[in-house]
Amino acid sequence: MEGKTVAGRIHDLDEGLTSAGRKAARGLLGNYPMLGLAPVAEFAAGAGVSAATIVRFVAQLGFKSYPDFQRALREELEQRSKSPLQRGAMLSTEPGEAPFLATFLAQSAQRLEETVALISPGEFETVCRRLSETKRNCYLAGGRFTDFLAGYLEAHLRLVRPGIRRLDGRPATSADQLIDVKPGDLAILFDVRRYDPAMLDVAQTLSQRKAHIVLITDEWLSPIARHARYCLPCSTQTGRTWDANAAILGVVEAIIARVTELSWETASERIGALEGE
Amino acid sequence: MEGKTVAGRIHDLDEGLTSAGRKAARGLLGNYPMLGLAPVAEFAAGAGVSAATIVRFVAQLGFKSYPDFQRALREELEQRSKSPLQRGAMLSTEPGEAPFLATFLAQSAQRLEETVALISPGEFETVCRRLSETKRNCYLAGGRFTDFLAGYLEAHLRLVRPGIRRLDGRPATSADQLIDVKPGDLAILFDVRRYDPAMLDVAQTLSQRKAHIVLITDEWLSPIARHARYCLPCSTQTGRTWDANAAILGVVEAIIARVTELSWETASERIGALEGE
DNA sequence: GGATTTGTGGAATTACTGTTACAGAAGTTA
DNA sequence: TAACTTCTGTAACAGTAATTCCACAAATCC
Repeated sequence: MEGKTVAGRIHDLDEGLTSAGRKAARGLLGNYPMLGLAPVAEFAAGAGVSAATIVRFVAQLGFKSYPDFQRALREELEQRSKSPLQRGAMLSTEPGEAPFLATFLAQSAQRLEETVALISPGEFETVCRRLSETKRNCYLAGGRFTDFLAGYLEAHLRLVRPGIRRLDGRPATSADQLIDVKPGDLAILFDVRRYDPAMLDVAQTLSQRKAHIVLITDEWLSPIARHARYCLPCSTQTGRTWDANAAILGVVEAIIARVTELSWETASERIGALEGE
Repeated sequence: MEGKTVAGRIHDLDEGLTSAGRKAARGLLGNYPMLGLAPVAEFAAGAGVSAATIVRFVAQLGFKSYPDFQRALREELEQRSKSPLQRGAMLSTEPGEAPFLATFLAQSAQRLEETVALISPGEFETVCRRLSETKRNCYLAGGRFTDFLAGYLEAHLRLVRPGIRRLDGRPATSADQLIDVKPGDLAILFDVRRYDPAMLDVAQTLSQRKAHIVLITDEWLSPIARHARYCLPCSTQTGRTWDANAAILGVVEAIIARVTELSWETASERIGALEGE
């Protein structure tokens, strides 16, 4: 009873908590453990519940009073300051069972790390540099489940630079969207397993028009790879019904971050102007 | 005056302190900042002086009351706990040829792992169970940068179960989309920082209609949390221009995977039928 | 060495915080 | 839908902590 951290106790209760109790728990875990060191009223306000609920919450945690609970937090903090453990260490769950979410997210994290090995740093950097040159237009397209990624990337790139075009919808084959493509233009295509034939058509057309294709795909590589100048493969395999695209989003966000950095001069103005609205 | 840390202020005073004042200072710096978070009496005992001296000491430091002093300590602590991420973000930008992608993806992976601590396993399971009950309708909506997450979730849930409705676009306030909402219906809302006022309106309307709101948000919790029955906070902070949503997608994919599992009986048929086409 | 100023701790006071009781709302079950 | 149970917030209450006051001690200055 005494050896457990407060965060550990919260995880133990888990289902035993009521709706408002969870809000309290979330608030505390959200900025741990500072909120718990504040007076009850402040804790309550920060968690969006009443003071009474906070008191009941700490009682459920097994403390006989709120000051008692705070003492535990302080001692815990003292403990930690002696060894350079991080915030995460205090919050980590016990290895007792294998909760679905924890397992799944751990696998997601692993895929992220595998992806590091799959992508050449130089190639990534080159793609980002190309993206921050605003002379050329840049076209984006995705397939059935990856179209959202194209949309996400588009939304951000639009804020950073001009000349972004999105190829929309199913009849992507329709060549009228590609009619303005000039040699040397950039095209970012997303294609993952159950590779989309329509996407391959688009790639072929782009290739004919001498566009430079950036392919973002899974570890088995879409057939588009043959036409791609740059290729960024991501780890997606899950062994379940659906493959997972979180690692791809990670790479997309890395691209956004890097391109924003590289073209900060112009980007900062655009962002200011567009966000201000 | 406001920007300085408490430790810094002590150092500034230094000579100006009286004999007993020094004891207080030494005590506090001895196990900083925990002793300052304790009640005055405890601080006094720990430093070997009287309570009155402690009060005078914090007054000399420039605080107008002891609680005020404690607030400063808490904020300082909060500041410090957030800095490692930001420091990491800053470091990676410095050396020209540093492995930007590797650093960024490692941070993404870390956010994924932090998210595990933020979400209660029981709550996650409950949400998934509710989603696999097909009696109720389920509504989805997202804000500016999170709408694509709603779309991604929608696309998969549609394959798994009927009764999925997406609230689209900007004028989401338009109540006609919500007119059919019945008490007990489920609504999954995405809202991250730069919280969307329109989304809050939607949440309020849904709340009035007794819908059960599942909120997927960042670690600072959208104001919608007040109306939400279930809340799944994700780690998104990057210290850069844009926050990162890969962890949110990770959670979304976990939901998809779990719901698919739970309702495999009916889901497998639907997937077969719809995918075959 | 006595008078004066300054620092300190103990006790009274005050303000505020944590606690509890109660009433209303929400959820659950028949 | 209605009765019952559980939960939650409001508000009054009680307890404790912070603050102030005062007497005493220490150091400093005539």
